[in-house]
Amino acid sequence: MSEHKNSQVIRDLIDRLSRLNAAEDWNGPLNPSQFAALSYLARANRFSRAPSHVAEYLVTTRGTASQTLKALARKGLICESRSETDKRSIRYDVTDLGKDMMKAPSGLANVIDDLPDEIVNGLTGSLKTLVREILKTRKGRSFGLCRTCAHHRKRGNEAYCKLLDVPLAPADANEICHEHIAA
Amino acid sequence: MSEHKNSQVIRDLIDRLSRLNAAEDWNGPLNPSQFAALSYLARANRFSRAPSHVAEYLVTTRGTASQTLKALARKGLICESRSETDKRSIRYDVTDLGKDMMKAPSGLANVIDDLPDEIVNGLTGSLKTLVREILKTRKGRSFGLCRTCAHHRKRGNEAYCKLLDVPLAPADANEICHEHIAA
DNA sequence: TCTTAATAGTAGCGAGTCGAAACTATTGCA
DNA sequence: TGCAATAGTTTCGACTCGCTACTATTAAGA
Repeated sequence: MSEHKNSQVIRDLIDRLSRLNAAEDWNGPLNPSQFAALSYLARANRFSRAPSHVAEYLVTTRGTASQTLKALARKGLICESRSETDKRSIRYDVTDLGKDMMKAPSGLANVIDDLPDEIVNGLTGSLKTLVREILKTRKGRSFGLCRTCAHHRKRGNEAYCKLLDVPLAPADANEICHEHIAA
Repeated sequence: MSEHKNSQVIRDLIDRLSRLNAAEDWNGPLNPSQFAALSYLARANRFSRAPSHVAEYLVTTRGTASQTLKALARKGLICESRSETDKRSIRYDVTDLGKDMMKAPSGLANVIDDLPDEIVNGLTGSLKTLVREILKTRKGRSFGLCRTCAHHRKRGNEAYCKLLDVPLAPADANEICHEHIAA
């Protein structure tokens, strides 16, 4: 019998796994936070690519996120585009160079790909549950895919968002939205 | 159907989970790395508490680990004790104050404790597999419990380590060892 | 034995993250 | 019109990070 609680073991495994994963990033041109921010921007729809959204997704402050995004822009991986309706807002778009950066191989991904589907599905489900429950206690946003959102509507062939009251391009619906509410 | 690979989803969930977990640490007197180092020292046996062991466990360099340990020592959470047989070596012991620090509640631990045993066991197994496989490709040490090691022997009531050729106290056997090899 | 290589730990560098607080510029509301 | 809320930035100090260079000690080989 182990004298350590299961929760302590799992907490430790997650930390160890993310450190092993992060150690790979350090070898490249991006540090782990920059990589995570770029990865988010590459998967977020046009309503969800502002510094404040990145900050909430990465569980950090707007100040820190701002610096990380400036660093990515300096490296030419993202470019800012200002809004016309709200002059305070900024939206960052991933450049072609930035998209290439996402194709880098990952040791963790390779290991996961070799796992049986059954294990992968179970793991995905468990991790999603953990994230969902923690977000619930923190009152954090879920950042799910647009098309799985309660505000997502079909109007004939066209999809639109009931919350923002705008038509959605097919690409939008398959991306992360900061306004996402589980259907 | 999702256009994102499972491996990408899991990688993202692990990163998000560790960020949510780390965000809690920042509110306390210790940052995530310091907490991780202290947690390791509190669970490692007397053969495994040197700076170089902490460095390998945390997947970082000796230089970085050295600084983190100095910070913990400055705060009175660990204290160094030099070896007599090898004057180069240092072993850090966790003080009572440091042990108290480990009792802090954790949001992630609370969520895990509420999960059904079945899910928890599956998750633990999957995460262990991922860590093991990644360590295999990196040729990293497993840092398992002493008593589950191939070098662990029973001699009557007494346990001893075949590799280091020393008798083991009951406490040693239930702690993490850097020399651990799966039995 | 003497020399050389390996090992253990540290110090300093530059880049960057981290939270926190102070700040500017807009926008929304009453 | 005024005032609060919002979006983003800047600066600060503490710290992590890889890296390189360094000291001290121990081990191995000629």
